[in-house]
Amino acid sequence: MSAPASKSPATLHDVAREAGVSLATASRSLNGSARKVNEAYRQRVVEAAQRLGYTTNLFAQAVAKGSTTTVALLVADIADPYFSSIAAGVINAASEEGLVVTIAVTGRNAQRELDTVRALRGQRPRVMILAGSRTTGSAFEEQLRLELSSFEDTGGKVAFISQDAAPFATVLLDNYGGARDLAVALAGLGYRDVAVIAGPPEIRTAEERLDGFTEGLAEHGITLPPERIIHADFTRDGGYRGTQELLASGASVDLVFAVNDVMAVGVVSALRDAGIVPGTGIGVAGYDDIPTVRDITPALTTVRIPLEDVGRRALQLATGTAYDGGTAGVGAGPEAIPTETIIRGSTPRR
Amino acid sequence: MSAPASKSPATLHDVAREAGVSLATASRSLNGSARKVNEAYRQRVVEAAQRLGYTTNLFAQAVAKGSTTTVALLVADIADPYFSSIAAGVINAASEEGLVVTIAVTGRNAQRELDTVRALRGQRPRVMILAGSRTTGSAFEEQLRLELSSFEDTGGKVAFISQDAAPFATVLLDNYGGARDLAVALAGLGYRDVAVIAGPPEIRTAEERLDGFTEGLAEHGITLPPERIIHADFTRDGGYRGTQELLASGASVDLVFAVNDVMAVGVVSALRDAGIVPGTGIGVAGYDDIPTVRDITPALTTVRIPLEDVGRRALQLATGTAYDGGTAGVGAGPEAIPTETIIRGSTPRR
DNA sequence: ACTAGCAGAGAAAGCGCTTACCGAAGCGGC
DNA sequence: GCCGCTTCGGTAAGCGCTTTCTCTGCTAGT
Repeated sequence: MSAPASKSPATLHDVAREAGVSLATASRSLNGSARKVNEAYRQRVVEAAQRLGYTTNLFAQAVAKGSTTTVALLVADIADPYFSSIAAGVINAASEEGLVVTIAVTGRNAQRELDTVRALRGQRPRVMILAGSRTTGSAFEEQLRLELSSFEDTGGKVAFISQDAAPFATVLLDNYGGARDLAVALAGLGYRDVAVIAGPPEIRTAEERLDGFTEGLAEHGITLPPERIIHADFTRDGGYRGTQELLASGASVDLVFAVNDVMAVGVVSALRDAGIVPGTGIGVAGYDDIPTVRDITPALTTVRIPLEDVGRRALQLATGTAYDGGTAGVGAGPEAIPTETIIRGSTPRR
Repeated sequence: MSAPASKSPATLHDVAREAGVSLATASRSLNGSARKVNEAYRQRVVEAAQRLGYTTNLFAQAVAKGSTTTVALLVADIADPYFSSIAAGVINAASEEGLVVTIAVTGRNAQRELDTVRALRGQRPRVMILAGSRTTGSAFEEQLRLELSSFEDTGGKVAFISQDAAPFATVLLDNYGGARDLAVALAGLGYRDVAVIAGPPEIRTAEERLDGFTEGLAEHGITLPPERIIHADFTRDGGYRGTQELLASGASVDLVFAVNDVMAVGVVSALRDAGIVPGTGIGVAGYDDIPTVRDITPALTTVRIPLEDVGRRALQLATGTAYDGGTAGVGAGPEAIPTETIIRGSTPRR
């Protein structure tokens, strides 16, 4: 029943004693300090550290140095492939730079998002990356901006993913353009009677896609009547229910565009459950190109985003390691990530 | 071009001054210290903190207290739905306890796993959770165990997910039993000529599933000849290629079991590309019940694991907050998470 | 009225690390 | 052969916080 008698981890002090050198020398030997250390000493310190199983206490190091090696990543839902792909990119890029990633989940709840940002500040992360933020129109928008500005004022960097959130750095996903291109391509395939399963109106990413799609249709003289726009939850079930609603309305459509793939999967499922074979009577398209959509039947037409790159890019933007040299000044950033329309079986030529 | 003159974040010192109290009082006012503080003072401190936008520096707190609020989670691949679901569970459970989660990705690389564990120790996490560890048979196994034991000796807790890794705490997934039950169910449906797309032999989870499945078949008098066991990568493409290999061998099978769903999706795809309609000529089954498999055609027969619960459970096991009261002693743990066989369209009765 | 006792604020000693700063050697130049 | 310079260990002062301990100022008991 007694707690296991646990010695505490070795400290730098222990290492110094073991190696028979001073604290300072030990410290200098272990982190590539600017000052040189006699190689023989260094060797001894390194060996002593090894023998003792010593690892630098990052916290202590952080307080001494006044700066950390932490990156904070906020996502709406880590189990959603959109976000987990982004996370993968961030984590990989971070580990290349010796940074450690802390992930928090906001569940698309603005209050929780704000709370989380506040809590995360306690970690004094170097960088804070927000994906799937609900900044728009929320009552919390202003507070969030203030919080983030204050974070930047105290030396942090913030990067947003997807939505332009000036004055903060942004990896801009061209949701508008991607959706417009998709609409143009689909119109080119002969689709005319279109419905959209849109996301919640306060998610900007969703709205941008809707707007872009509308614009693309308009270029082909197709109008999207308001009653053909159904707002639903940004989930598979949201797509499913939105589709049921659409079908119940009796509208006759030849194409359903869901503003993300997760919803589109729900659309396909709902159509099928209603006895409609997607891709024959009604075309279906999504957005994101998550892995699943290649594997469902019919494979889904969608817009590809290089999600992992996006995550990686966000980190680099914030740490100033952006790859394409050039104009990485303060206001760098909102240079959009290219997007690609992918036509698959779910939208055959009509 | 000049760096933005950034003031550093407010410190407790600033707050104390602003509130006109001592450092000690400020500290006590802000964290529910054991000692009481005059309510009027406390109020003043809290307000001052608010005014200054102060958040406790967790690092400094950690070094002063000698303990952190960090949980380290190692997964093989965060973009894999299996792991991202587990991660979601861990993160949610952690945030309920005020803990912060750091995620690292090992890419199923034993060397990298070891390095990562070492690096993560620098954070002095309270808990380290390993999912998809490649402990088995790897040359690094012993080193990893040593590293983890030493971590526990210095006050940390480690929890493994899935594979029993005594002496460490484990959320045991009954891979063996789940696969056996599945085999029994499938045999009951009339399948006889079975092939298995197995995982890499050094991943224990994969082997357990293979063994359990074999056992289940044996109970029905079905033997699984070695040449019907194809080892492949634990990915969709692994499943795809494994299936190609199987088909090329000319074996006549009526069922393919892939030891996880991600691979099973590849199996379905490969069969289809070979002109075989999965579920008619050949049945397909997977394991995990990731969301995707409900949505492909035919929907996949699989074994469900409550992945989010598993993650949550792992954290609770390690922090000692396990829910089912009872025997949460030191050696608690390897009480398996229940598993459920789910028969879907991919394995109709023959 | 006087002392015992306690509540609670503040001073100060760390926590494990980094990094000026100091001072002892070792070196070459004249 | 002496002096100034460089090189490089060590000493000690923090970093921002917690917590023990001291000490003041009450309340209360007789």
